[in-house]
Order: sequence, then C-alpha cells, then structure tokens
Amino acid sequence: MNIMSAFELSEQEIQRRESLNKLREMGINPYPADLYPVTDYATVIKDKFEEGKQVCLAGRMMSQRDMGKASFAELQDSSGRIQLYFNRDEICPGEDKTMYNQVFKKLLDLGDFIGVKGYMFTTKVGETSVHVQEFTLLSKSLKPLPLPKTDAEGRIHDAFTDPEMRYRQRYADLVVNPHVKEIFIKRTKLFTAMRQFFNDAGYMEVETPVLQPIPGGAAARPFMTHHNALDIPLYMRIANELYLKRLIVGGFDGVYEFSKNFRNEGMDRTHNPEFTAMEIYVSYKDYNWMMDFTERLLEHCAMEVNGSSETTFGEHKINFKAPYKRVTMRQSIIDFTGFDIDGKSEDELFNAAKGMGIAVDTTMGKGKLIDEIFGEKCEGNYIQPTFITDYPKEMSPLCKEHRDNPELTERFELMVCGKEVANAYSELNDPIDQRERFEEQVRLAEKGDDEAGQFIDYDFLRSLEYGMPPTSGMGIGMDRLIMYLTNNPSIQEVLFFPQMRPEVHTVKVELSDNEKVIFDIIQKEKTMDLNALKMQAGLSGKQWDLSIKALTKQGLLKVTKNGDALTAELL
RNA sequence: GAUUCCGUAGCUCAGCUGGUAGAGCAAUACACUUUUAAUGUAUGGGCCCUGGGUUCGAAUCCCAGCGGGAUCACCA
Repeated sequence: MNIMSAFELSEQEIQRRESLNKLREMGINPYPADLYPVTDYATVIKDKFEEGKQVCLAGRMMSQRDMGKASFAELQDSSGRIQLYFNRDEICPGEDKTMYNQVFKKLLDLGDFIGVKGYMFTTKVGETSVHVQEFTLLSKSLKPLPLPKTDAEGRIHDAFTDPEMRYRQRYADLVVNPHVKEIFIKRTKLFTAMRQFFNDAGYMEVETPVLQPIPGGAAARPFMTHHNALDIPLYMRIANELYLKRLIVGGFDGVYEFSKNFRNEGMDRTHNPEFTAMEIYVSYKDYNWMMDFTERLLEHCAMEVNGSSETTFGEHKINFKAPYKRVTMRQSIIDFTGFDIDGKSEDELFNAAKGMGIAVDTTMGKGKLIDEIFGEKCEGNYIQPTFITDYPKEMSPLCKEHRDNPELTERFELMVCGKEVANAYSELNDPIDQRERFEEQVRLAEKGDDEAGQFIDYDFLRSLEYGMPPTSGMGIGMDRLIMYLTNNPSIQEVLFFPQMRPEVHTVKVELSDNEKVIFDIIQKEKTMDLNALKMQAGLSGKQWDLSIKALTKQGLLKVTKNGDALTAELL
C-alpha cells in the first residue's frame, strides 16, 4: 500500500481490495470468465412459489444477516430481490468450513455479484427464500454502494438522494433506487408503444442525418463541428423535419423517426442540450386528421405505459383519453383576455399586449405579439390535453397557410399542464411560397430576431419543386411526454445521463508552497520547538495549521508533546 | 444570465453566540442454526468543497472561486 493510494481510497475500499487479494490467494477467481447457468429470476420464483423447487439465479448481494452457523442474505437481480438462506453445514458438508466461515462471511461484500443454486422454501417468519446449497462469486465489488434500508413500515432510510451524485453515478442510482429503474422501463415502453402504433398504421421508421451541412427545421443555436476529409463545417441536427419531408417527396406514405436533437442553448429542468423528438409525416392528410391521430396515439401510449389513460403530474390529474378539446388561438385569447385578435393591426396588437402588462418591444411583429399574449395569458391554463389551433403565419415558416384565412396557418400544438407536448402542421408544399418564407426568415434574422432561421436549405426547396403531396406532420417532445407519464418535473430524471459539468479531479501530489517553507526550515534542524518553527515560518494561523496537518498526515513530520512543550520532529 | 439555498465519514444527516468533529446505517472483530432496518459487545474510519482574510484560535464569521439544487429570465 503506497501513500498515493492511501490518500485516494477510503478505509472500506482498501478492505475490499484486501478481500480481493485473499480470495485470489485461496484460488478463487473474483472475476471468472465462464457463464453462469441462470435459470430463474427473483420475483418470478417468489410470485410462482413452489416448495422445494430447484433454482439457479444470479445477482448482487445487497444485505447480509449473520446468525452464526446460519445466515440470511438478499440477492438483487434485474427483476427484484429475494432472500437467501445459508447454512454452514450445508454449504460445507465436510470438515473444511472455509467456504462459509471465510469466503461467505468475511470475504464477500455487499454489492458483490454471486450465483446461487438451491431450493425454494419458506422461513418460520413466512419469507419465501432460497435455501442455498452452492454459491459462486461472479464479480467482486470494490466500492461500497450507497445502500438505503427499508424498514417494516416500508419507510426508506438513508436514501441515496443527492441529485448531483445520482446523475453523475447513474449506475449506482439504478442499483439502489428501484423507482428510478422503473422510470426508464416506462420510457422504453413509451417508445415501444409509439412504434407499434405507427407500424400498425403502416408507416415506416427511418433514419436521417445527424450531421447536417445546414441545420434546418427549427430555429435554435446548433452545435458546430468540422469534417476533416471534406474540410467543411457540419452541424449537429436541431431537427429532422426537412429530411423526413424529402422522403415524402420520394414517395413514402408515412415516415417517422425518433430523433436525437442537439441545441446549444441553456439548460434547466425542462431543457437538456440533447433531447429526443419524434417526428412523423403522413401524405394526403391534413392537420385535422393529425389531431384525431395524435389523440388516439397518446391514449394508446398512456395505456401501454401506465395501464391507464389517467396519470398524475404534481397536483394535476391528467386524462389522455381521446378526444381532446380543440380551441383556436383566437378563441383562446378571447377566453382569457376578452381581446379579439382578428383583423387587428400591428399597432393595435402592440397596445393590447402592453395593456395586459406584457413586456413588448418594437421589433415584434404581429405573429410574435400574438404569441406573447397567448404565452402569457392562455397557455398555462390548459391542464388537460388541449389542441390549440391556427397559429399566426409569421411564427410558422414551414406550415401551410390556413384554407380560410391567409393570416393564419394550419397548425396545432397540443398543450398538457400548460406546456407544449406536440406540434403539427398541414405541411407547406408550395415551393415558391416556401422560398419566400425562408427569405423572410433571413430578413428577420438580419434584423436581429434570434428566433428566425439564418440559412436557406436550397436542396430542400429543390425537392419541393419536384412536388410533395399534401402532407401532415407532427412532432412530439419525447422527454417531456415521459415526464408527464412518470410524474417527474425534471428532465434530468428521465434521461439516463443528463448533461453535467465535467467533474474536476485535483490530486495533490506535491507539497504546497507553505508546506515547503516549513519543510525547508525543519530540514536544517531535524527537531525543533513547534512554536519556534511557527515563528520562523511566518505563516498566518490558518496556513500554518493546514500545512502542519498536511505534513504530519503525509508522514514527513511528527509532533510530540512533553508536558507543555510541543516538539516537531523530521521523520 | 439573475436571485437564493446547499457542500462535514462509504450513505443520510447533527454540529449553538468561533475553542482542533458527532449519530444512525455501512465497515472491522467476537457471539449467535429461520432472521429481515436482525440483535448484543468492542473497534477503526474525516483535505469539515477549494483558495484567501479576520482571530491567540475557523467546519463555524467575511470575501472570492468551484460544484449542485430551487425559483426566475431565455426557449418554433
């Protein structure tokens, strides 16, 4: 054991390494290569209990209760936990009791992976357990898990709750917090349910580029990278919309993609730099059809994930049962402010918004002003799933103009708990109109509207010129949806590895300047009075204290006490 | 980006108006052949986030930094 590792490892980590070495000395490989013939799972054999049934299972040992010549332990596998019963004379039928006394009781630690063979039985107290006849160490754990305990009333003690540690060490979080694992199982169920729904409808899952020469389909700051061979800049996608539409041009009836998108913007409890959107495009449909489709989809997903269309989010009970209310944006604003935006000029909208106490400025166009009013006064009121329809044209450069009103678009957003969950259009397929809308966006961007797109994707326009059938498209924020379905207010809870600032490791190897000062003085004297040394060093009280402690700890210096006199001695 | 709270043993947390650190669980040792937050006895374990300052003396007070949480701002 050298000094360095003594500094880095805790007492328990050192002990576990020593156990590891002892096991090796006994000829037990702590990391065997051979497969373990698992035939059973903890919760399955508990639920379908058969007295005396032979079982073989593997997992982590999560608790140990030593009763002398018998012991109880708990094994945790992917399905859950089951109690194990170890009896010394059955584990070790002969004279040699090493496997029980040494290996099981001393050298195994909580968190170790073991395999056990034995038979099912029920203890006196009524706990279904495995009577172990043979156990095998499958993998040694060198770091103690942050292990919570659950008492008789089901209360959890010493829960591993620190969000920073849970996110940075998600592997440990998943081992000790079963409810966290449950969130991610539901997340995968959601994806499966959606795939199934789309596939049953006859639509095709596709993959489109993550590295894009022009980051289109949304307005957001992209992550930039560089391709060396081509010597060109590339962008991580902020959306996949324009590529999926190209595929509709190519003749597919319906295409969808679960798209990891990347946006170089702020992070908070609802935003992560990379997140997952699902987008689907179906030809010969419009946004009215898409509303029917979306509400059926979400009802199906809620049922598959939670077994019910109802779910709880914070203080709200949400019901995803179709159909959902449909409200135009105009009507919504009338409902909550009494103001009718229809036919109003930019000035009238500006004054109306200002009158409502909304922070406005002169760069805002009609669309932006309407959006602000809606966002401030209406959005938050829609708790149950509600479609808000017919958005102003200016805000929706990829959306078809409304069939009855040229100032509006055929767009809807699905609001749940006052937040947007889905966004859909009757897709704009007029290539000339699309070109003009892109050019308008560039003008807005040049004027300083940082929400407008700065790039024109001419290849996309070319594809539209070949002709795109009438199409409706819809996007869902998957992270946000799973937050609702699992009652989590934070996106970090539904991502395995949310983005975090990297950990910094500062390993102090050399002596600090202050420590050197003290060390240099005492090196000449070998031993001297502690107070004299302090005087000579001329350090502040805190610096002195820290430095002398550090030197003592590193074994370079020793302080001895004789009566009142303190003496420092060089070692 | 702003405000605010937090950072102490492997984990969860105490630590008062400044006097060189405590508990429970976990660990180590011993006892115990159906326990289950097992129990009993004993023992070990701390860069008190980092750096600076005030002070005879700082985990504690002050300043700065780092990391995290919450709220707000931003967010097609």
